[in-house]
Amino acid sequence: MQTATPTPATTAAPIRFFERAQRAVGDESAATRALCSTCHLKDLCLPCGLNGVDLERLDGLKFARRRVKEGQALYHEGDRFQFIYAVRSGTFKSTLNLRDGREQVTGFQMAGELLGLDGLAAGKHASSAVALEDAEICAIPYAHLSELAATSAELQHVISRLMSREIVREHSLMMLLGSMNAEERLAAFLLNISQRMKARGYSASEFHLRMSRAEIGSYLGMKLETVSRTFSAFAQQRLLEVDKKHVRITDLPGLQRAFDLRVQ
Amino acid sequence: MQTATPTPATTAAPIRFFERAQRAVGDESAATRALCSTCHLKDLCLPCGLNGVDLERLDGLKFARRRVKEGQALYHEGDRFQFIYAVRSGTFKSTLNLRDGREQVTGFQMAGELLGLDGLAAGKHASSAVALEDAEICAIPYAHLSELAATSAELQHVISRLMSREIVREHSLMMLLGSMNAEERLAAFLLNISQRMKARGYSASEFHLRMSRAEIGSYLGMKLETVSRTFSAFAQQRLLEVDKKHVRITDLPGLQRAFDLRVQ
DNA sequence: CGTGGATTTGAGCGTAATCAACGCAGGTGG
DNA sequence: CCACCTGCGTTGATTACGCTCAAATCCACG
Repeated sequence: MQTATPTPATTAAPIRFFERAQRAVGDESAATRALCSTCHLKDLCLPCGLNGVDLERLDGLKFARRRVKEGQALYHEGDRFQFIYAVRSGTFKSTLNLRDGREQVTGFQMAGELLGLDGLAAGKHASSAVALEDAEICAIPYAHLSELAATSAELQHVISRLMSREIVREHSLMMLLGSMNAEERLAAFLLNISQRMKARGYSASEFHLRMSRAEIGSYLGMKLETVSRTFSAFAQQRLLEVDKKHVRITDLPGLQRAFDLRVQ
Repeated sequence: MQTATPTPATTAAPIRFFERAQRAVGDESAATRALCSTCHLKDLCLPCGLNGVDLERLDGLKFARRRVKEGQALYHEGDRFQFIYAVRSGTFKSTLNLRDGREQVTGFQMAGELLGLDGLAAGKHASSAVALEDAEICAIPYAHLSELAATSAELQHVISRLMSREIVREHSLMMLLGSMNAEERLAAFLLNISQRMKARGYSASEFHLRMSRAEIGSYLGMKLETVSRTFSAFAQQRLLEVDKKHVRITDLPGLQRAFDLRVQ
């Protein structure tokens, strides 16, 4: 399990050096010149809420697209903060390193979601981001983005809103970790994934989890065995069918009942 | 205990109506015309990192100071987002309401810290803020602040950094809730309070907690009895002396050892 | 085909939750 | 002034949920 071993196996993959080099010089050299206004994710991602002049202005943003292989890190805890990353495809996990070598997962990011906002605070990334499957991202130079934001109050507002959304998201996670039991946590997690899949045009009731039981457990504050057991319990209650990473929710209202015993 | 009863006893205090009225009209009418550049909190608060022209520009910001009595809410979950609040004196708690009437504490705010940033995401506050003692705040109209930010990249950057700091703060709290036991949690909490007291010119080793055992427990994801027991355990280990809300840390390194068993 | 990683399941245990009782301080009213 | 009440904190006894340790299975991959 990658979380126990101190080797950089999954967090850096075989081609770590190449990846680092790519990060350093590849930013301007991408063949694809990407435009936000024509991106199929524009309603989920950075441009969300913008239109007309402001959206066009966003096209002035120069950024590179980059592929990230499964297991590769987009950035590591402590790396200098330079880019905001937008996920184009694939799934990422954000993690903090614990002193004892274990990792704490602080979030999962899907297409259209932003990564790296935690780096603003201190100019260094406070967490690491690792691809859970082959992925593609846009690397947006923060300096450039904030220049652009200075010319558009709307864009500025959008960025602030996205950061605020992150704060709110973490609030609910705190609620989850602070006051829910294992079943409620996993139900909340699955319902959240379900919603996000739906928002991306995928089925809300049937999907592949990209993360391992251990990663789900770390995120939800429980051990992998408990995650597995809770999946089995849900299956036995006929709330869902589960086969490893494949999940089919068969009783959405039931799952919601399991969840909102507590939550507003 | 206020968290169990559905009555608005502590969260709204006897003069709730007055407070609401005050909030609606009192914003412009404050006698004190406050300036950030001369505020004794300028190194902790919004102006942190600004100087020269940018700091002067911040003085263009029109905002009201307001007193908030113990138990009064600055805003409630669901209230329209209009202001960012800066704590001038006193302590606040931020809370989410759970469906069953209980509350989840998501943070404690002291002098120089900002409140209300979670409201940007949806234009409505996602949490409530309640004074734990008589307090004074600056209510900064967000619309006005963002206007001003449009004229200064530096100010813009400061605001983003403050939001990012909030995200990072919540990351560590997630780590705490996700992977620490009762002793580690309380130790982390006390060390954090200690640091923040120190940064405000108070003693780092001796202070009054403004929050109840139940509120600490809610924040740390444990029951009030466990908080109490853990305090007693620390006292027995001669790490600190405790008498109700008064705490004196007698072995700071020892407390840190109790804490950083896990954390980086 | 063998190996290693991921998942599931079981058994026993430990930590923190629950339930309960008590002490103390502050406020209220007779 | 004292009896009473209420809120908060502490402590004890018991319980339960999730953790730990362990073993078996499944699957991908070399």
